[in-house]
Amino acid sequence: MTLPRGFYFRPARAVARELLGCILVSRRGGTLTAGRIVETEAYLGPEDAASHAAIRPVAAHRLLYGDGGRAYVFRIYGVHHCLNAVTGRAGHPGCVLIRALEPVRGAPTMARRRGVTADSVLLTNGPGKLSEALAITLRDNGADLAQGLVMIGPPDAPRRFAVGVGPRVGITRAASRPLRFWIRGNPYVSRR
DNA sequence: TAGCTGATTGACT
DNA sequence: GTCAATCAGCTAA
Repeated sequence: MTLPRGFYFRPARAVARELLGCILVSRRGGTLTAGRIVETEAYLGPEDAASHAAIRPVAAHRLLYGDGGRAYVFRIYGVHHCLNAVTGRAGHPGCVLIRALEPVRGAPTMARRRGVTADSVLLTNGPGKLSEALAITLRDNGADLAQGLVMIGPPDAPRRFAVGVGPRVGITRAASRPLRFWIRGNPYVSRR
């Protein structure tokens, strides 16, 4: 059970907000690991100076300018991976960065990969951390999020939470736009 | 070919 | 609070 591709065929801001509460599933590494999405950031097209559609045109074009519903994975600072969901129809670039998860399946496996205890928020409270916990790498770049080893499914419970909205974290351009969304009060949301 | 930058994290003062 | 690790992909030449 995964989200239909049509879910992603909308502006990044709307997808980012509705991705909260959805379940990210990975079967990389032979073990099922999954987490509830508790924090996202929207990145728009070339008019958004922080978007890779603007600052990494050649590398990101093919994915970001294509149809939504695929994974866009990149390496940052040479050490960590960041997982995005591409949004919008072909010709309408945008993506949503998955910034934090609350583990729901395979926490012991995540703990082994991360080197922390299974009940620690350090498991998945950041984009680089959740990628390591779910064994997501550049191999998953371009993967179809509706089928395959890395997928996103609908919420496993009604959305009964307050959504926080604020500026995006850790970027150097267009840093003040309120395009970051999170589940209020969830301990796995990354602070800063 | 060489040099630079970064949507992060963790260790340290 | 500061700072280094480490590399894909860009830019300049």
